Amino acid sequence: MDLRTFDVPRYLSVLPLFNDISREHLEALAKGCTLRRYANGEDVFRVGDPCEEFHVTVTGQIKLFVISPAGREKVIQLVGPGNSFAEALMFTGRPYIVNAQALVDTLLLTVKKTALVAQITTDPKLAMCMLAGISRRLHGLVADVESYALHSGVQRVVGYLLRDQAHDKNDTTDPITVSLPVSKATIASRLSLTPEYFSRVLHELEGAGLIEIDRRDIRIPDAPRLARYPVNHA
Amino acid sequence: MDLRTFDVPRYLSVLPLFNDISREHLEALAKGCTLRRYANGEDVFRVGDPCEEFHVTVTGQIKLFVISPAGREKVIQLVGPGNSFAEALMFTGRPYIVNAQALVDTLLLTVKKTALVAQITTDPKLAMCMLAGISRRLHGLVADVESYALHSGVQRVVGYLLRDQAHDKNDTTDPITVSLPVSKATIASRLSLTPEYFSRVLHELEGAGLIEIDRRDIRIPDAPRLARYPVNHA
DNA sequence: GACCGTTCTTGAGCCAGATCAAGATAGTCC
DNA sequence: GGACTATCTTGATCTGGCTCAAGAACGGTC
Repeated sequence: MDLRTFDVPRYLSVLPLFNDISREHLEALAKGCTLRRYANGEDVFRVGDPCEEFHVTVTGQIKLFVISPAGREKVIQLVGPGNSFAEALMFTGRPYIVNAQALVDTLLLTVKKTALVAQITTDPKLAMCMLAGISRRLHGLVADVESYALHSGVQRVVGYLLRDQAHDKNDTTDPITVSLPVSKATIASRLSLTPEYFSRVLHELEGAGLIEIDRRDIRIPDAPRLARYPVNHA
Repeated sequence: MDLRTFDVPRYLSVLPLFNDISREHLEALAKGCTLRRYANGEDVFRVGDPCEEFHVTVTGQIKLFVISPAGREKVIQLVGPGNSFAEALMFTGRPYIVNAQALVDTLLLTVKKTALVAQITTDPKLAMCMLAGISRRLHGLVADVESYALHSGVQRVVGYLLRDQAHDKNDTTDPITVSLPVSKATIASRLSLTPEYFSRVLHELEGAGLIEIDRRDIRIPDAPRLARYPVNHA
């Protein structure tokens, strides 16, 4: 991807966050954006850094995480292509409260706070978009809290594997394949499990004939049956 | 409190959420507000109800919680006087994803979505206030996730008891008293502990001379020492 | 004061999931 | 191919916090 010819306004327009914003406003917003490549393992920001912008993952994967005093790491969120992060924190006016690191070579679009605020004051629709976007994020965190508190490890793993599947009752039973975007240890941390236990759970599911594991590809022959499994074992 | 003479715009103006909004806008907003008393135990809303407003606890206590398929309850948040809830959910345009219930006799100020959206479109400052408010909420949830994942039960209890204390190093060692706003079982759920274990932790802290328990009043003779305790036992 | 429902405490046992410690597997680089 | 490193798996053991079950300490209410 050539950073010089990248059409920022067009890219912004396809983001869920900005899907109802006029080309005109997006072009103004694009003037406050920068595009930058981060190498595998490179930090985007650390806890305590001042927060004057938010970010969109264009390609690659970003890991948001915290470190306990004891040095243990907890992954709060994994941010893949087309998703943004740190919008909420930007609006609090405080320094970053999580760390962000590229897990692979990653292209980030960074939007300056000043540019965004300027546009918000001239376009109420943009304000509504940002409110909706941050609210969706908050919704996701509530779901996480609920999941940690009320679901077992097995249930959280199954939930993760099926997170993109619409759970209609008339769901097709066509086999699907989920590709883990990052290492199993990272996903385990995202789910608040140890890597060892995550591995055990996956192999327990494989033993029950519910999934087939091939490196980072998980084949799910019958998603509804997998979804039912933890219920029978609650 | 007389519901007829309650000065809604004045009340709104002292909320953190609206502290920078002109009297004029608040008076317009107040037209979309209703004030209502909820009896102890009464539901404000349930999961799945359509969400067309958000709420401010004027007096009393509101419990936000979810119920697992197995019937177990998890308290997501306790909302006391001067704090709002469900703003974020309102902006997603989806039905409620948590339940809200009054834990004591409670007075709620309810703000209609249509009224708020109308004001946001005429006052960008209000949009910024709402963004900041929701972002603070999200910040709190991130702290919760961090806490559940990285802190032990004892650490979460200590953190709860000291949550209002500024943790300066030159903190006074004056004794402070924390009054639990609701039953111990409810607070235990908020901290993702069982009531039994929460009780044990409190009495362990008492045994160590760090707190004194008198019904729902917890006396803390030396807050910094209490804050240090879990570290020595990590 | 005696009764009763609620909240809280205490005891004993148990288990999901963590920890510690080896191995196994698979890239990758020479 | 062989050596290295990172990732993943597997086994054995341990424990923080949960469960189940029983009391104790409140308020209320009559």
